[in-house]
Amino acid sequence: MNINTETLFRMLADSTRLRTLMLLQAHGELCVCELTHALDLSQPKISRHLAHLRESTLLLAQRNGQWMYYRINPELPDWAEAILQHALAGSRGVQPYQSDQQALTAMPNRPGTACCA
Amino acid sequence: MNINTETLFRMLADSTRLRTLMLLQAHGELCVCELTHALDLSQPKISRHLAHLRESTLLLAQRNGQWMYYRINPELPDWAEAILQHALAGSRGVQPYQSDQQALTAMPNRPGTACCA
DNA sequence: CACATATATACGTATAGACGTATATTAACA
DNA sequence: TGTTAATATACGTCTATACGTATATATGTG
Repeated sequence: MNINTETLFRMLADSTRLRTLMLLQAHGELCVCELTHALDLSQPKISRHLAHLRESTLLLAQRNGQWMYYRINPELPDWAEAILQHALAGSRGVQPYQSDQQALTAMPNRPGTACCA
Repeated sequence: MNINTETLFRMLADSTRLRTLMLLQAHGELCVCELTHALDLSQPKISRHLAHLRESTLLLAQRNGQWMYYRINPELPDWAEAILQHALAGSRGVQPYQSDQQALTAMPNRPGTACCA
């Protein structure tokens, strides 16, 4: 992976993308509907930002049935991974990042969650 | 200091500001004319970006005679300092950051440099 | 004081990019 | 095959912000 600093920071400069990345950093892998619910934003808006993040190589996408799962590219250079982790540290306990996490875990009928025993 | 992640990343998202910060990170303290020379950009452009960086609390300014010296705010939160350091790591050996450093050290008549023995 | 140098700001313009809305695509399933 | 759910994209618009150019401010020096 050869993302550069300028591209990384342009991606992180938008609040929708930053919130998305913080959720993915904390939860590993999420589908579009989970992000839409947690961030309480329109689906096209989320999808467009996810497309940008994919094109910048920050995110990887994988289809699973009807859902598209996104995750942070595990092959980012060390300095980029470190920046994402420190960003998570800087947003811990801060709004709206904190309530985003809560909204995600409070989401009913999350796909991938076993719905029946 | 209570800069937030969104402000930090908006500041880092512009290439002039990022190049400026990388030079300051490597050299500690520089005046406007040194930055103008190293980055080879117009003086008003540099000054405007320095004003933004000052207003975001990322930089501190100090007048010394006819020169204004800028430096990275030493009271930034740990996560923000860490992000700046990893950004420097990510730009090491990469253009234009590498040649910026060379242009700075090659600058003749840098103020503060002893001109006479 | 006059003048030069260093730096900051003001102002109008141009543009990247975010947005809402509509629609296309893809998969699951009856 | 028709229908629904999940996701992606297209298109026109709007806004934040970067820019060039001109000018203001501050400092040093003769």
